[in-house]
Amino acid sequence: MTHVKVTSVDVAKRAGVSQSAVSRVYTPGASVSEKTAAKVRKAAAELGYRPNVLARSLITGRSRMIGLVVSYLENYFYPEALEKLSNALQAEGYHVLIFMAQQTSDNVEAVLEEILDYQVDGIVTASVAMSSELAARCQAAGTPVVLFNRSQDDERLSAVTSDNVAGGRKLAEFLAAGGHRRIGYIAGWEGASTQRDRESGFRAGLKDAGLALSAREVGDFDHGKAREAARRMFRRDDRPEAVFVANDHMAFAVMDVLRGELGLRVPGDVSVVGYDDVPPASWPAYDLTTVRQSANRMVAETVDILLDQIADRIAPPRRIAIDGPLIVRSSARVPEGWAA
Amino acid sequence: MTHVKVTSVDVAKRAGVSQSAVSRVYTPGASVSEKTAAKVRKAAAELGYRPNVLARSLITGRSRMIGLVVSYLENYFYPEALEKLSNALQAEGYHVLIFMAQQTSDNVEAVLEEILDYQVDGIVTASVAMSSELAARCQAAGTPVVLFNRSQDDERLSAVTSDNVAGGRKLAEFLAAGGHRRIGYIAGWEGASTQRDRESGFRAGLKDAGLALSAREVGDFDHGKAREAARRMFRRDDRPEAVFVANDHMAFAVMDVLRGELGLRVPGDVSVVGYDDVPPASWPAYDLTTVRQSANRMVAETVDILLDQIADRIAPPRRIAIDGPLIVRSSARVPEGWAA
DNA sequence: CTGAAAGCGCTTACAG
DNA sequence: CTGAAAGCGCTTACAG
Repeated sequence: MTHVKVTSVDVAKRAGVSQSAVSRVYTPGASVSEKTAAKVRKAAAELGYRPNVLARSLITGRSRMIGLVVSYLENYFYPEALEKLSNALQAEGYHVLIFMAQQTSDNVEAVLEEILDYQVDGIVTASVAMSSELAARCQAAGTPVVLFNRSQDDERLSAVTSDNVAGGRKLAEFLAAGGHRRIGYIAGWEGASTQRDRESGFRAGLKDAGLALSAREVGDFDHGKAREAARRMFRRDDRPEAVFVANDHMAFAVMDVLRGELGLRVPGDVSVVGYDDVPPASWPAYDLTTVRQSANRMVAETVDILLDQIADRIAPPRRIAIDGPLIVRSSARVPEGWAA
Repeated sequence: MTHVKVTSVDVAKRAGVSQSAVSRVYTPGASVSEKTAAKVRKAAAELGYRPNVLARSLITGRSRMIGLVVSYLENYFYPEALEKLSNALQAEGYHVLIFMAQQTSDNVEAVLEEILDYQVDGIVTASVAMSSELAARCQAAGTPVVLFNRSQDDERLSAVTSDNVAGGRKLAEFLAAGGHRRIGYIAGWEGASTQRDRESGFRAGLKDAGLALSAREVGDFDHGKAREAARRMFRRDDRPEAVFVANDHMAFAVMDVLRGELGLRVPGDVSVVGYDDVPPASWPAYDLTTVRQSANRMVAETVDILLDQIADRIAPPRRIAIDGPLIVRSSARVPEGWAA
C-alpha cells in the first residue's frame, strides 16, 4: 500500500466545497456554517486528512514549536524540568524541539542559528551560558528567549530562576544555628549565575552569623569532580564540620566519599546540605537537607513569559526569582527548635 | 529595531543573481560556480539571511525532525537515552521534537496524530505502549517508527531493546551460584515487554538451576509502588534471601526500604540485583549489581534503522536485542570465582 | 457564509 | 552553470 498524501484540495473536492472552506474548518474562530463543516469533516475522516502544520506555519508565521537548548541531563533537575515544560507547552498547543549544546559558547551560537532556522516561536535555554549579544540577536529576530535556571545582568533578557541568594542564605543560617563553626563550600561551575548567587547568599548568611568559609573547593556541578573536591576538602586535619554543596547532584557524590571512602558519619561527623531537592534527595540513602527549587513553578513562569511575548512582541522582559523553602532532613544536624 | 524577515529573494537582489542561484548555494550537491556562491554568501552575511527550514520542508517532503514519544523521565535510563539520541541525530542534521504521552493508549493515539501533523521524518517511541495498528498507520503514512526499549510481536515493526531474556537469565545464574534458595522477583509494569522478557529469562534461569520464584510482587516501574512491594515481600517470615527487582530505579527504592525501614543488611541479609545500570547504580550508597543496558548502543542502532528507512522507504523493519554484561557490585553476595 | 486568487519562502525540473 | 516558472500545502484578505 503506497501512501498518497491527502491535502486540503482532496478534501475540498470530495466534500464539494472550496479549499478555503476546508481551511476554515480547521481554523479556530473562522466562520463556517455547521453544514459545511460537517461535509468537510466527513470527507476528511474518509480520506484520513490532517492539516500540514508546516505549511500552515509558512503563512501564519507561527510554527507552534519552542526550541529548548540544554547541555546535560545528568543533574536530575533537568529531566524533571524538561518533562514539565513539555507537558505545559503541549497543553497550550506547543511542542518542544530539543537542541543539545556543549557549554562552549561558539557551540551555543551554532546551535542557536539552527534553532532559528526551524522558525521556532520561542527559545528556552537551560543550563547553558549564552552571551547577551546572542540572546539579543534572537529577540531582534522576533523570537523571545527565556533563560531558565540562569540569569544574566542584561535587563533586556527574561530569566527564571529560584531565589538562589535567599536559598544560600537560608542554608547558612541553618548551619550556623546548628552550632557549626568550620564550614566549607563546594562550588559549582563558576560561569553559572546559580553558582555565584548561591555562594554569595551563603557567604552573606555566614557573615551575619559572625562566620566565614573555612574551606572552598570547586566541583563544577560534575559528579566526578565533586568527589575529588570532597577528598581534597575532607582529608585535611582541619576539615569542616559542615559543608554546603552547590547542588544536590554533587552533594550525593560528596556524601558517598565521606561515608564510603573516608569513613565519616553524616551528620555525626559532617553535616551536608545541598540545593535543588531533586528526587534522590528524599531517598533514605541520602535524605539530604536542601533548598527546594520548584520545577513546577519555574516552568509555569517560563511558559507564562513565553506566551506573553509571543502574543505581544513588545511585552517587556521579566526576571523572576522564586523563593523556595529549606527542606530539613537527616543529612545535617538539626538545630534546637527547627522542625525536621 | 523592528526586524524584517530576510528571504532568498532579498539575497538574490542584493547579490544580483536569481533566487534559484541562492537556493543552490544552500543545497549540498547543487551546481553553482564559486563566483556566484561567493556573491551570494556575501549578500547573505550582510543581510543576516538563513534559509527557512520549514519552507524547504514543504518542497522536499523532509522536515529533518524526528518525533520522540516518551512517557516519563523518572527512570534515569531515559534522560540518558534522550540526551544521546538527540546528540546522535543532531550529528546527522536531524532534531528531536518531544511529545510526552501518558501510558493510556488513546492518549498515545492523539499524540501520534499531532506528531504526524508536524511532518516528522521518523518516530521513536520510548517507554510507551503503542498498538500495532497505530504503528502500522504511521508506517503507511510513510513515517518510519522505531520502538525503543519496547518490543512487540508484530514483525512489521522495528524495535531496539537490550536482550532482556538473556539479562534475566544471567541474574538468575548469578543468584543461584551465590547459594540463594528463596528468591523473589519484583515486577515492572506488566504491559511492558521489558518486564515480561526480564521475568521469563529470570524464571528460565532459575529453573535450570533447579529453583523457582519463592515470592513475586508488582512495582509497575514506579518508585513508590516498589517500596510498597518491598514491604509486602520482606515483612513475611519466609522472606527471600535474594531479590531481582525489574529495573534499577525500583531497586533503589527496595534497598531503601530493606535498610532504612526493615533494618536488613544488603547483601548480608538480602542480596539485591537490578537491571539497566543507570548512573546511581554505581554510586556507593547503592553499589547495585545489575545488567548493563547500553543507551549508547541502543541509540546507535535506533538512528541507524531510522536513517535507513528514511533513505529507503522499503527498507525492511529490524528487531535488535543487544546483549549486555552482568555488572557485579556489592549489593548481592558474590559467588566464589566471580570477579567483583 | 463562501469561493477565487494571491502568496508564505523555498526547491526543482526545464530550457538555454 | 544559470534563470524563469511552477508548485509544495496551506491561510487570508477581498468581493460577493
